Amino acid sequence: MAQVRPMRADARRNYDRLLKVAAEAFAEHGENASLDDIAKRAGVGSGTLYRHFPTRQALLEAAYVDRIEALGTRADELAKELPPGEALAEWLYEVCVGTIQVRGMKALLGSAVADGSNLALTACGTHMKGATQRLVEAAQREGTLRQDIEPIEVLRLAHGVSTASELADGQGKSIRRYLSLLTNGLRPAAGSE
Amino acid sequence: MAQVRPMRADARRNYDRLLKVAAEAFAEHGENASLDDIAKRAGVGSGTLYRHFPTRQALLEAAYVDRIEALGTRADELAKELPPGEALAEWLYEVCVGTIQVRGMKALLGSAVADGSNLALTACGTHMKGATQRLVEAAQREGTLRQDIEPIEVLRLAHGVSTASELADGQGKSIRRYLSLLTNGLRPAAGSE
DNA sequence: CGGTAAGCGGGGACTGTCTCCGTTTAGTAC
DNA sequence: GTACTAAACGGAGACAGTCCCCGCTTACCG
Repeated sequence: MAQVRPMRADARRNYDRLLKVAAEAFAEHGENASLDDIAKRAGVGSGTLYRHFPTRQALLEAAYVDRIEALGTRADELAKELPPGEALAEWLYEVCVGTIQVRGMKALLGSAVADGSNLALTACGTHMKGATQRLVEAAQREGTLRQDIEPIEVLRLAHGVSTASELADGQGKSIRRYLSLLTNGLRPAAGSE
Repeated sequence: MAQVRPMRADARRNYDRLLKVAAEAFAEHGENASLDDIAKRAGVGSGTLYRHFPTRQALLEAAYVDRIEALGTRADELAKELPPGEALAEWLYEVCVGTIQVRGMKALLGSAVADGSNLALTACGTHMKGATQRLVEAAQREGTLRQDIEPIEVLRLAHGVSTASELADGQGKSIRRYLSLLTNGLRPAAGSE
């Protein structure tokens, strides 16, 4: 999995600086932060940026992949601490908070769960889907979550909740409220319309 | 409300052409269609476009205001034909379909319900909010919709459903399904978490 | 028909994306 | 240390989009 030949020292240095600067820039200005500007702030030419990260998506993903991994870990922590239904609810809450508070994460998580996205199969998508699957299946076994729903659909709906919440106040104040409406609707109730 | 002095004939002509072309362009290429390109296709200079519509938002709104009005009318039709809860559900369905199928409407409806948006107070926002309010209040009186929710929140949540649905397949195939989960969660049930 | 204000439109400044290729340099072999 | 080479750099420049400015045109009124 490691490079056949390890990266040259200067390349590694630039790569890391770019990642650091990019994470800041995306968090501050959103997914459309100027790439040339990121290159400039990292003290490299734009050529260097585009060589390491051929697309905006690639940079976005690389910049936040550690955060995504942290969410994966967090899912397992919650699974140990809480009963399945609550663990899922709390985890989704944390996902939504991340989505809204870190401008730039929204686009990343969005395309990670989008059908047919090229990102759906890469690290971020895999982590998120794996974590969701564990929590969702546990909750379904427990019987607090309806059976007829796929893990990825839960993730998409949570993304929808983030969107609604963002419209409401720009911060995440209404996430809890909207998310509880969603989990309400996801209970294995009688009516399925 | 009419202009103090009616528009000059050529101005009127250009205005109308721009609107027509813009509606097509936004529907085809989404909200980020090139404005200079719209001007070109309408056979006018870009100066003319920017004079009539100072911002992208302004053009977007003008291009789709009639569609929005149609949704307002539709709300009242449904209110006559169906019991309040079902009328609301069906109307939201039609709103979501419009949001997804007409690329460009999503941005418009989104900023119409966004908190603090400059569009929130203009024609589109007013129409949408008025229609929602009538349906929501009727459903609440009927008792099929929980009391502790604002009309605009319903609209924002529906926008969230559109987003989720868009992630799922790009078309609107999952709208009905996701929307029914939402209405499930919006019933005046016992649990409120 | 002539005067004039309303309206036109495209040139151009600016910002951002992304590529190409001549130049620099880290790592290696001796 | 020195010399070599492939890897990496970086910024100039082509392109696309936004938006303004201002000299020119024309619809309308008397």
